[in-house]
Amino acid sequence: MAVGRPRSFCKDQALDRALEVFWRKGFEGASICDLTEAMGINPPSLYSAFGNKEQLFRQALDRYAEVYAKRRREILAAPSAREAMEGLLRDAARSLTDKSRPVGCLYVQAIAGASEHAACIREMLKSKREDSEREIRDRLRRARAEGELPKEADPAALARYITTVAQGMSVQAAGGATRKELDRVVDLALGAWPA
Amino acid sequence: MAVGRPRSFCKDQALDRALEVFWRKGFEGASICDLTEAMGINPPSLYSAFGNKEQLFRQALDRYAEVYAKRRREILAAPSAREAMEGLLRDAARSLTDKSRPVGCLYVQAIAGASEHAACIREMLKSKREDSEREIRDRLRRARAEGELPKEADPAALARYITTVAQGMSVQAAGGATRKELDRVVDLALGAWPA
DNA sequence: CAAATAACGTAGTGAACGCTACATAAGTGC
DNA sequence: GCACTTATGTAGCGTTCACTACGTTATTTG
Repeated sequence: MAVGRPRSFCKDQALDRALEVFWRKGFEGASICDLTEAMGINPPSLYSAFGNKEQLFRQALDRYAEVYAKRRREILAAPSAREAMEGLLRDAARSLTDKSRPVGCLYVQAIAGASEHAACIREMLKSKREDSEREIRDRLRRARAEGELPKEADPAALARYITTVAQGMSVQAAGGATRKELDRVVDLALGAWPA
Repeated sequence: MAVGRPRSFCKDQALDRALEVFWRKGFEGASICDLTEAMGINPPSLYSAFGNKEQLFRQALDRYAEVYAKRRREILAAPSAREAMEGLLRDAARSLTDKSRPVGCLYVQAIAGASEHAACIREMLKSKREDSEREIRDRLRRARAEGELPKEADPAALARYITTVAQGMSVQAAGGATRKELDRVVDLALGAWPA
């Protein structure tokens, strides 16, 4: 065991609590006081375990991304791209309105005040949104190569379209849209599908 | 003329400057110092002319909404609903990426940290987004009544879909998407149209 | 020219922010 | 047991926040 006084809280659990606060209030909207209270620790413990507020956010974001990316990959593994895209949007309609968690997508909601002072936070979020769009694009490229999509289909544009709809759904969810309403949006969004 | 020392700045122009700051930085991200600097006045002048930060934001938002609603109504007056919807999204692709103004839509971008402390700001923005969605819905209801849209079309869902795409486009624009890229999204989004 | 009125610039206010110094407590290694 | 290491709680650091008290200046009214 490591030398010195042992940590009296579970780091993973504390990070989950911090994630929830950032998700609900955004980066700048979440104060250290909000965070320490939710995490059940005092400021020095937070700083010694996670560095500072920005580094804590980055770790919480990575944790969120890990969970989110895992589910995305499972859905993208569907036999057809059409099913994969519908799966992504249906899952978004469900998870964005899940009452047991903050509404909306962290990637969109956390863009808090986002003054120049938080520019690197915006960059982190943008990078995560791009990761997601890239994976969708790759799946669509494969579908075109396999003949599911016509040769003239544009995987990059289609991926951007799906991503755009999902991001819009996050704004809608934050504004109070229900899962049923978002599912109707998904119906219409998929009506545009080339196949 | 009113008695007393006359105001040494143009209130409308100062409000425009404040709007630009809020648009770029969000409500909480815009400090009074940022605002007074951009407006070319000192804090006491701001408070005496506009009340406080929240009231200033409300007035700036109303000004933005006025301009935005006027253009929306012009576009919705197009002969067909199909043309109106395409017009809305094409105009969004253009204005969201207009380099002479902050990127994105104020209704989406200004949702600053949005802690409970700024709840009424969120409500203001949500209300404006709903105004827009309602007008689109009304136009689509008319189109259905006039026979342009089939009887089984759902104007409320279609309006929500168009709004969702536009809001997603705002997130995309804030992340650096170009007008051309957004126009490709519009192409795909309109492929879903019932007619 | 007063008196009244209202905006002005200076220079702050108290509160909340992110963050940390410091003494103490709780473990390990010898 | 004793030195060493690391986490903890208290208490407070300097900075920035939204906002304002106050004396001054510019204008209208009579």
